[in-house]
Amino acid sequence: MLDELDDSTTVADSALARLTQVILDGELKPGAKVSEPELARRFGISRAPLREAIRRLEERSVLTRAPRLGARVVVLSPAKVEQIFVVREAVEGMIAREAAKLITDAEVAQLRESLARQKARSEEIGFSTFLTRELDSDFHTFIAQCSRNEFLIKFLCEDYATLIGLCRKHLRQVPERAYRAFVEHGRIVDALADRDPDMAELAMRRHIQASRQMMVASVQDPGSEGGRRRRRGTN
Amino acid sequence: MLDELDDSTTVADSALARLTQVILDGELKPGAKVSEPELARRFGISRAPLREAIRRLEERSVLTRAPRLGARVVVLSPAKVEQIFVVREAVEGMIAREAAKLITDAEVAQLRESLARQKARSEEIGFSTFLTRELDSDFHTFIAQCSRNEFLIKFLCEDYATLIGLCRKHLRQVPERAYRAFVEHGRIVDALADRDPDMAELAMRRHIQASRQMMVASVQDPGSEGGRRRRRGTN
DNA sequence: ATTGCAAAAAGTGTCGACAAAAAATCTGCG
DNA sequence: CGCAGATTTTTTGTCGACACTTTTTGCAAT
Repeated sequence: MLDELDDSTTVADSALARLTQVILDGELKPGAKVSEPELARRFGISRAPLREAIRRLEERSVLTRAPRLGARVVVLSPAKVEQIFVVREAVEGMIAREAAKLITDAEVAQLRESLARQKARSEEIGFSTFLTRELDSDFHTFIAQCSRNEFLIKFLCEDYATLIGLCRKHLRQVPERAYRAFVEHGRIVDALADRDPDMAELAMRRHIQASRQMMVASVQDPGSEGGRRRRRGTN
Repeated sequence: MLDELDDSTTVADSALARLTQVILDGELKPGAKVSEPELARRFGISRAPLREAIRRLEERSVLTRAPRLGARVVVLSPAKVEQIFVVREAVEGMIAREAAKLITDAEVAQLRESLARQKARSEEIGFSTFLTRELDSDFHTFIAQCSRNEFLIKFLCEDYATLIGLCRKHLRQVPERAYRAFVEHGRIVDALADRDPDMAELAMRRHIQASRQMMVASVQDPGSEGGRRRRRGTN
């Protein structure tokens, strides 16, 4: 659905989208070299627009580059994932605070409706980690929009979106966490409905802290996928 | 002094630095068109590395771009400046919190020493806005380093540094504010010395809130430079 | 004189090419 | 057989060129 050649969009812009997708899909794994000739051939474009896309992902901390050595996909050690969650806690906490000041009744209703749908669906088929994971991103994005702060929105939805997507791969969701996340989302919406900035920020921060702690636990107890079990991380 | 051809750095990297400086110096004013041919000629480089630098500043929200229309320096309306301060409050608050957990005795001593020097200097020549403005940036950067969080550091010292620099031009510093900022810095250092994360975050947030409110006031009461006096802000 | 349209100029987006550096390969020696 | 050095190959960084858009200029008609 994104394949159509839109004149209003540039090759460099679509290269950014495609490269982002390649990374999120795991085709380019963490630490892998981002070869300009190879990707240019693959995308059927020249290196100039590709390089612009690479520079942008570099600016987003998704790629790391050393002059003359090329770019590589960032390697998210457990320590780095924790640091990213700390940033999220700060920014999304403020997002919730600002949203509580400016959210409309209609938006509160939309959030409530979304939660209700999720609850109904979950009572049918159980709290699947897949469902929660999909909706979680929408939930956070929606609240960001409610903050009416273009810089907070840009940060969460553009700058950090890819990085957060990479972090999610480290999060081995367990069903219990899916249910807890649902409950926490409810608390956040309640605080927003009350137009209580302090409570909204606190609820959001606790929510993200809980995600982080779950992540830390899953790293220490590797199981299904992507478990690098070498080294325990001394720094 | 920056003209020497350093082999370890690329033309694109120095183009980023030079373009940043041009914008911060006000040679390219907010809203001004960023002409690729003109800047390329001025920097003595081709458009390719210049475009990479432009894309990076775009990613940092310093430039805004529309496809086929080119890039322009962001216009920081009072509303946008406030939004940026909100982001700063969130991120720097968390920086202070994390720094309080991890700061060393030596670093606390360095901060205290810096404040003492500033106090001594100010008792000689008074609290100049220039002195405070210069040291303020160092103060915040230093504490960011103490957070030991590379993403928080990168955010404040790279991503947002230029944008914050642009915001500073909107801040018409008054001597009273310079003194108050000094006092607030002292409170932050006290909290860091106590290893009190809650207090450190609170003190930092209050400090940035105070800066923001001073900015809002100076916008409503235009004096020397760049005073947009339309609208009082209804939200 | 002003408005509308057409032609020219300038600018952006993209490409291919080249030099220098880094990586890979091959070779010779211990 | 392994390792160090030299050579080839690949890749990065940069440049100039071209097509297509946008903008500006010029001209004519109402």
